[in-house]
Amino acid sequence: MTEEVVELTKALEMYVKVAYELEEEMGTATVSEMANRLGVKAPSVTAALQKLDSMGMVMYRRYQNVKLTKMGKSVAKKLHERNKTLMNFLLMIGVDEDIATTDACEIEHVVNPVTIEKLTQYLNRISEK
Amino acid sequence: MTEEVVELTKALEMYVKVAYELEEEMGTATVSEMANRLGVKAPSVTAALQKLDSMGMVMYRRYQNVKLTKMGKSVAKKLHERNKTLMNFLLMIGVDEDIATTDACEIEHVVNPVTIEKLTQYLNRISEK
DNA sequence: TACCCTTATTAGACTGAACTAACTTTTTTA
DNA sequence: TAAAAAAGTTAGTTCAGTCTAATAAGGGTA
Repeated sequence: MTEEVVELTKALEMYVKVAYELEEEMGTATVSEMANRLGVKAPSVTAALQKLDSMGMVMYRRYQNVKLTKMGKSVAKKLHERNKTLMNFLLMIGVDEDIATTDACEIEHVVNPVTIEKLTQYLNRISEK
Repeated sequence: MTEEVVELTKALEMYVKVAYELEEEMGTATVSEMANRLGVKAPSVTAALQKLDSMGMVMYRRYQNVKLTKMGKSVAKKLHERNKTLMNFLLMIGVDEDIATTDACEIEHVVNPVTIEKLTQYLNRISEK
């Protein structure tokens, strides 16, 4: 019973993240809205969803809306956690909102979880004082 | 007289960086040693060098060693600056050396220069106290 | 100096991620 | 409810970056 460890590329992580945001905001994620937010064309979304479905990250049937699986949700939540922590930090050191946003969105895909943990602890420490 | 602004991919930035390190350490960069350090095979290095030569980042002639151009050196130095700043910060918040190393090496390619500037200022501020 | 070994390059194939153009399905609306 | 519009998919191309296998160049040594 070994747990599947599925490694997503940065691009696929973005699709999962946006699908999650749309589910939260609108109840469901459509292909065109995902394309919109990601700045790609619809066929790229279709291809990504097919891949993510085969990986068990989303439930996807053609011409139908997308639903994240438990696994997909946990990936999205992890990304949001990281993003939040990074944003807190970047804004705290005086980075402008828009630069902080793009940087956090890049860094969240490459940073080690341990680093996020340490960063969280650090932020707690200095805010206590 | 518009200045050429050449955008390098993360992968190409890594080749420039390693070429620079080898020039510093050994006087010159060889294909095999670059391949070694980057964890890729020699043909990938050759391909990258051809591209970098055409972009004016290195002087490269087949079967001969590589020399960074002024532009290439400035890219490499910029990366090293960023790396140093990121390492300082990551170690300061208690991230292990090896994780800090890999994270800094990822982040240096995606982070906005302004963020690095702010981070530097922040580190100076807190070390003053 | 000719041969061998090491180093480097070329050729060709693959993968991931994007695109456009053409087609299909679904939804809207007249 | 049938036609038009919108949304989504498929097919095929491109590009970056990698690989392996085969070939070429250069340097050391018998």
